[in-house]
Amino acid sequence: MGSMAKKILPNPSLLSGLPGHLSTNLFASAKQARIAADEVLFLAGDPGDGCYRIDEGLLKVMMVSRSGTERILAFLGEGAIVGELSIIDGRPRSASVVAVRDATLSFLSRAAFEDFAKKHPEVYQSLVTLLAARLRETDTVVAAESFLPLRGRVARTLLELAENFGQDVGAGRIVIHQKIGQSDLAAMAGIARENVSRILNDWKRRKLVSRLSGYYCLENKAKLEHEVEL
Amino acid sequence: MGSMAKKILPNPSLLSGLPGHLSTNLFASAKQARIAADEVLFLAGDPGDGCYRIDEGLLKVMMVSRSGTERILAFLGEGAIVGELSIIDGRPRSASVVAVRDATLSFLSRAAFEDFAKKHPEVYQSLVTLLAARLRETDTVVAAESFLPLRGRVARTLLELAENFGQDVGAGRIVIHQKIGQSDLAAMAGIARENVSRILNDWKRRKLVSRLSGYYCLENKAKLEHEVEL
DNA sequence: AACTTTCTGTGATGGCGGTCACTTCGCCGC
DNA sequence: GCGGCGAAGTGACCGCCATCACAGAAAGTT
Repeated sequence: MGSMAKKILPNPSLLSGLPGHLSTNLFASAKQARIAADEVLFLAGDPGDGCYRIDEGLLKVMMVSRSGTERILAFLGEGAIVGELSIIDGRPRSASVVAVRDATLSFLSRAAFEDFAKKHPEVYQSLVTLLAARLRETDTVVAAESFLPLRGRVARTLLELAENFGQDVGAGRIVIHQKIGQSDLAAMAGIARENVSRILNDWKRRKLVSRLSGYYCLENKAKLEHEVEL
Repeated sequence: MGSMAKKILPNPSLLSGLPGHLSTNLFASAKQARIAADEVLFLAGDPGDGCYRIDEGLLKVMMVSRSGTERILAFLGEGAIVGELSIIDGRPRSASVVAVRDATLSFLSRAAFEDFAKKHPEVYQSLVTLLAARLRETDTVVAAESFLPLRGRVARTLLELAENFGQDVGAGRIVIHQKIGQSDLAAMAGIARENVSRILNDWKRRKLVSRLSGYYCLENKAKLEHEVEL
């Protein structure tokens, strides 16, 4: 059992972890793997033979167009599971995963999973919950994509990051405790980086967000949420 | 067991049905419900207390912006399950569902599902498969959204419809056997109806698609697929 | 501290695609 | 067959946002 489990696992629904005991049992026999920042864990289209649990570090899930532009689907931190789809249906990776910071992972092969699942059918229930959460999230992304103007999408992106990596520092201020640049935000929102810059500056002036030693900070969550509504 | 089961259940992965025996057992005790064309089954945000299997008819799953524009996420026909998310996590409906044609449904309450699932944990496995398929599909939609120009998105939409409702009529021609209008296509692709019109006409000239007594027909699947690649 | 590299800010420009305003077509009911 | 009505075509316009092109700021690097 991990000796230094973080006290605050922020929003497990989006980090998409499994309930503690299950996770530890499932991954008991898993092989450890390390991956350095900027290295590729796998690419969309690769054959998928297993999934990973992130023990430490930060990964990003993304799709890359043939013209090279990248779209970030999610950042996943400690406790999250990545690559589940391939252990379920055995089909190729649906997205690419790259390490943002050095990370250590536990690899679980499809076979090992199926073994375990035979003995402990409860895992399926957890998996179902995990997938349901991801599906809901993805659906709202599609909705945002079709309905929201630029500022709305950026606001949504910030709020999502806050859910996952936010840490409240009093007076409703939330710091996003990951090194996220504007190009990351742009790739998450699916818009051009330059516009992220303009929008963010506007919001800085209006005291909706700020920057604290390299980290973005939501000064006024309510007003940001308001930007999402139309 | 349904006495008139269709011989060809087109692509179960997207219609997202359950394996036959399971489905029939699960829904054995389900209440039948009817819904007329254009009636609403439920709206996004409604509390969700169960799911439905479509026994007959056609529904569309969609999201509506406050400005009224609608985005169609999927058409679901016979055999498909709709509303699964709410039986899993009990949260409100993530999208709205409306009948396109008169339909008959089997309603399965959350409680009934959980009962059944306790005795037959295998359902979870099926559910997992179903959700995985939906997730993959949604992911490709996000990708299409971010990377493809208009024509690409329309092509994708047509191909998806062909997967679900297509019926091959020789020489690689595929007829989409549902009354789908261009505004439906537009709402599926997330673009303006006028552009669907322009694009479709262009393709008619170039013999990629045609219209057969009100139904769209893919004359040349390969070329359409080519339109999707950049 | 100088240098380099990578991020961030901002204006100018252009194009894709949405919106508006019609026309034309096809289909149903009488 | 003839009005009527919704769906489909088409042109003109126009705005949002991507792109290009730099200038400035930070953040590493030796």
